[in-house]
Amino acid sequence: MSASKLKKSDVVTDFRRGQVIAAARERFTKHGIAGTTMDGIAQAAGVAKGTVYLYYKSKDDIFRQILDEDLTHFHEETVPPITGAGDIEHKLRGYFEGVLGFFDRKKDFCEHAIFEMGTDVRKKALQRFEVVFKAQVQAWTGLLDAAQRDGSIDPLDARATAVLIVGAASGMGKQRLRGWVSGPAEAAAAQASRTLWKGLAAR
Amino acid sequence: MSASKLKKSDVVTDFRRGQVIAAARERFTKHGIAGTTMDGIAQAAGVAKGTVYLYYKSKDDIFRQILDEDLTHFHEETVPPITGAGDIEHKLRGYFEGVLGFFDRKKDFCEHAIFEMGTDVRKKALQRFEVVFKAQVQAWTGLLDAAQRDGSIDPLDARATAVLIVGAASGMGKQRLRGWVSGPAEAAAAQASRTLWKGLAAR
Amino acid sequence: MSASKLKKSDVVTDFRRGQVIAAARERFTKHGIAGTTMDGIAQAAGVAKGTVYLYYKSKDDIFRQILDEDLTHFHEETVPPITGAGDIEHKLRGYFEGVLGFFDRKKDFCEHAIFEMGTDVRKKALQRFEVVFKAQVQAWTGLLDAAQRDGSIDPLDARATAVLIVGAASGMGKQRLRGWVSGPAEAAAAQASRTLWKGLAAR
Amino acid sequence: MSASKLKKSDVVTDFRRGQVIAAARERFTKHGIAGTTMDGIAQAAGVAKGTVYLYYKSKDDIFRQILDEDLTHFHEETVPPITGAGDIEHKLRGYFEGVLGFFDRKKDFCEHAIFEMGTDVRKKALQRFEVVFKAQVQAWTGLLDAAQRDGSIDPLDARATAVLIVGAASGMGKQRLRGWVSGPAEAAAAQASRTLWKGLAAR
DNA sequence: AATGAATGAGGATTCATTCAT
DNA sequence: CATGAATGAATCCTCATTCAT
Repeated sequence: MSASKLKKSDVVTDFRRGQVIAAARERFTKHGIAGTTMDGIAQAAGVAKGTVYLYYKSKDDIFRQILDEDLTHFHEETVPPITGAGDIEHKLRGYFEGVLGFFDRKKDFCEHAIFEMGTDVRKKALQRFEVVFKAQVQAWTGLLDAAQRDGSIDPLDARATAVLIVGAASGMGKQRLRGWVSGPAEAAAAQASRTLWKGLAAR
Repeated sequence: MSASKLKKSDVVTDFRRGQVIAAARERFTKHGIAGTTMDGIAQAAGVAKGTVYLYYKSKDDIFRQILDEDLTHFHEETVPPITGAGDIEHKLRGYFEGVLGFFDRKKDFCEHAIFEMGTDVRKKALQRFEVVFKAQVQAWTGLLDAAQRDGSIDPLDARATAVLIVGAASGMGKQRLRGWVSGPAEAAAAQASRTLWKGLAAR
Repeated sequence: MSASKLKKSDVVTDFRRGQVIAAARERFTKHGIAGTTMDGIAQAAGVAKGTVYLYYKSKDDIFRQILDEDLTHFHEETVPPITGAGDIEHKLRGYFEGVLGFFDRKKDFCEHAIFEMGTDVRKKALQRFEVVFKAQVQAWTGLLDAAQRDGSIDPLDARATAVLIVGAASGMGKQRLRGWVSGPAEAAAAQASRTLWKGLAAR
Repeated sequence: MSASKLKKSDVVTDFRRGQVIAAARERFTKHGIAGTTMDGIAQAAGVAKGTVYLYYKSKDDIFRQILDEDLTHFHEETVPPITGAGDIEHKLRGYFEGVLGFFDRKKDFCEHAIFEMGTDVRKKALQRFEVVFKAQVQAWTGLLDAAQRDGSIDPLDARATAVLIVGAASGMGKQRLRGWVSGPAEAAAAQASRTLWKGLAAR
């Protein structure tokens, strides 16, 4: 009984939190962070302003929550393709698909994230971003080092090349989310990874 | 004589405007746009709040001025290397140096630019960014098409590849300005352009 | 039931709006429009500054509201006495009572109204005043014309005389509201209308 | 020599003061008092802002100066016609011509005067206005009392009637300066004084 | 005497957060 | 739990006044 009751309230809680997060994500994306008001979030969520505060203790809290979710997804979708099984050519492709796909889906929320907010929150957020990007660079660096050793790619500066790959993926992703480039993410990923692979592969 | 008098007040005006812009750039970069106050700018510039308004009529005005300056520089430093004389390998290198050098110098001001401000100002700013990026993509597309025709590079989707190159440059630039990567821009540019050129060149 | 709930919040809203208007009227009257601050209004209303903005969206908005109310009253209290039933002598008296009574009650708020505020708002306000005064002049002109035709008054320039009557009433009202003249409005109205009637009536 | 020098600088001083006053009068009339800035006055006067402060020590000071001038004129043009020689009918006419003529010439400056400015300045200004109006009322009251005694007018409340006359004149003047009524001041004065005289005169 | 750049106090408005119902 | 009215700190901007040249 009490278990089912608890469960019921948990369900409500999850539902409300989801409502708020979804509404906030929409507003942040559409109006920027500074441009989003708690009134706006509450309205978009279809609840009263006070209700929002029942589930999140501040605007920053909501923001951090979204950032967390997205960064976790970003990490999950982009690092495993590098460290998983397969040859580099496929990994390159999988990685590009992960990155471009992520940006296609998340639109620009994450970007807003980085550059607004008070210095303190921002520092935290940037650190989290840094972690993910560095994980990607790290993964690529290890992979390229190994590949160099086994002769499957030409000699190169592994870390610098890792930065190139990660930069290319995020740079292309950014162009896509701004709508400056269109077309399926898969094709873009295929083209990019093909060119890069040719640039890396031992002749 | 009268010319020199005129010049004197012009010099003062230029000096003040420079003071304010420099201070504003610093604050915008350090605290984000929303987080920067006119008081803060004035203080950083070492003048009274009212003085700032003698030279710029609003916070937005200051912001637009910086954006304008930086975008103009960005354009000048990144498009000519592509359209100028020389073979693609050198152009790749010149381009990467232009982009990475720009980000190294400007730090992240421009980036803030894109994601804050009221929807309207932001739209304008994004359009200006779009122009520069599209000019870069266009220039690369034209170049790659010509190179394909004369057989100096392998067949490829010129536009998609242009997006890759532009994305790689800006993606790497971003990592650098966040301080996630260090080392001289020249070395990074050299490595990136070498790999890309190998990926493009006809065998 | 639900009606009563609705009514409750409406009652609160009306109460607050009334509080604010009353406070604003007092401050405007005491300090002039430019001299009145939102802080002052809030304080006089016994609420926080932000609360004022919950009910009126700007200082101008408050001002317009008061102006509207007062002009509506002024119109209602001064035009019907002219156009209603009765002979001219009584109408004169009723009219003077309406005008003088209005000024006695409203004190000088309306007057402030006309001469402050930005040129634009002011133009609007003056137009509204004009409407009321012209309605009064119009009503008197019609009445005097008819009276001339039926011989109850001597021949005269009906419009010029209407301007005299309206001017006399408002001019007297102004002296009263400044406190330069005291005594009951009725007596003043009686005296003025008697003299004017004697000046108009056919011998 | 020194006398001529002094005179010369006096001439300059008078000229400058006149320039400033004229410019200020124009701005006050066009934009209201609160809406007029020292920058605006200086610009309209064709001098630098600092120069204005050489001749008047504050905005209030300028304002008071204009008010003084106008009130002095108003007094001179409206009280002597009452106290001078002649019969009441002519005095009525002279008085109305004085008042209406004044308003026609000064347009609405004086009116602005009364209702803006800080409480203190305003109190002073209102007191000065009061003096003039009361002088007019006083003069009329005396005149009407005398006339009652010599039987040239019917018995009446002299003071109340004086208020009527003064109110009528200023009320008509106001309508004229707002542009709600047009036509020569003389005709309006003639009509008004004729009607009032008929209302007053012994039969 | 004339200038106009510099100042900073002052005021309107916004919005995150709280709390009584 | 939910509400939304109330709060007031924070911020942009204006403009009267001063003062060095």
